[in-house]
Amino acid sequence: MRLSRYFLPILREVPKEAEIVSHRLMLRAGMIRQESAGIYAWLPFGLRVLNKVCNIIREEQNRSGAVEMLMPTIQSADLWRESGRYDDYGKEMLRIKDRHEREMLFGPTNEEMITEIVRAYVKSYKALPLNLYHIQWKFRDEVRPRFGVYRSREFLMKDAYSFDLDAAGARHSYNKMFVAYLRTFARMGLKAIPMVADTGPIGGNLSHEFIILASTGESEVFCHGDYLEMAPPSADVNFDDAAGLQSVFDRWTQLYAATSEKHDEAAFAAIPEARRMAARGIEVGHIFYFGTKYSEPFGAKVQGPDGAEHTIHMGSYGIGPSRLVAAMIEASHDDNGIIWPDAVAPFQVGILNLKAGDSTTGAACEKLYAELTAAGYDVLYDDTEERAGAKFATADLIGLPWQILVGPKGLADGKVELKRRVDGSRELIAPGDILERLKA
RNA sequence: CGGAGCAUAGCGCAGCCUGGUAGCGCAUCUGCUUUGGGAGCAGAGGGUCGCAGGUUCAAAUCCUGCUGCUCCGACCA
Repeated sequence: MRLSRYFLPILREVPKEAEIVSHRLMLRAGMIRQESAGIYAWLPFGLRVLNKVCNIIREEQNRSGAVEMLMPTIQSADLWRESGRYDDYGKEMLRIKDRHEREMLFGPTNEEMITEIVRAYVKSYKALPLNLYHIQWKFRDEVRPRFGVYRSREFLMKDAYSFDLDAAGARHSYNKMFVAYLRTFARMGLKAIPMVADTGPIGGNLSHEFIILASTGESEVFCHGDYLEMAPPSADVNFDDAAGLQSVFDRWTQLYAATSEKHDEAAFAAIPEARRMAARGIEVGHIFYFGTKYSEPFGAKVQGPDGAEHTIHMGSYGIGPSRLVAAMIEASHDDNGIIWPDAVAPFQVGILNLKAGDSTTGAACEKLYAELTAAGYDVLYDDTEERAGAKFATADLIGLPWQILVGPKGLADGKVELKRRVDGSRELIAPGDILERLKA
């Protein structure tokens, strides 16, 4: 992409409403624009990140055996009356009426709908286990939306729903998601710690929140410091191995980790003092096992091998990709701007023409741009008329992981400069060697 | 839902108290000079002063109502 042809509305000054760094940087880097309180448009640059996040989530959901689908944003009130949550959910649910005065709602979550769908088609235990997920916009009419897309009213959510014949099967499904989540967050460069959590309005008796530590986090968390050194499960983990997954689960839950509402001061005090961590955290994922809470009222049953009807055991598993984007920035930035992990960087490489209008630097940039693009890289080529300083500032603000600085000084020696955003390191390199270097 | 604020150019703000031609910085456009860490000079464009009503010869400014937005707290993914 040529920057001159792109839509990247950079702000030099900080909008006054932005209080936390991720919100400030997302506005400054031209990623989002607020349209109403807690409702945001995702501009092209922000959408690129959001899509990369969604794709990682998708890959790991699929790897675990979950199957993607897509449910609508608008739901019928009748559906929610079946579970009894139409009245319970309160004012957080946006209720609307259609032209026929039918009561509808903008879905805050999809347990009811997915249960209705599975009930309609799944009649035999042989179709289980089943895990269906979708990535769809949700609306929760928060009392006080804040911090940009971190706590917005409209937000993107990956929600998965598992269906099993019995509690043991459901436990296996729960562990699959547990492992998938560990991998998902690790791939985004985040150290997410699973913590025992309240189940809230979703219900159930087994639940973990995945929390990343950040000073701007909304919840107070307590955990063992060893969590920060634990390596995530590898890509070849066998999701069909129930015992193997259980051991991963056990290993990741044996150390103390809890949010403030589940905090046990005595258990925390038992941790060696040097390893005791009391910090603030951002919830980026939440998983629940809630048994038959929805399948029972919906009459979602299958016939088991014994010929009898069994009420399906369910769990639900949520990740907020839009919040994750903010969380990643909270976790990875410096005074100059965002530092994207390579896996989610909206562009992997930036090419900066340091002397706009110079035919030599221009030609060198064009050549590099063509080569890298042909090699499959997402490249942002700053071909604008800005001066070098402004281009450096922009590239750092928007966090391009690799920046190729092409200027007359280097080209005189047949070299360009390759800069790494994360540590500012730079090396002189011949343009022809760039591709090899990036692969390394 | 309690408390506190804000609303004037794309962004950040001044002007309001004490009513009388709508201003500054950045951004944008044009030209020239510049060109390796957010350049300089000169010129230009851009405004229903959130909305409605009231007071007044005259309202961004005073009064009333409304709307939108932000922050703190409680709540919540």
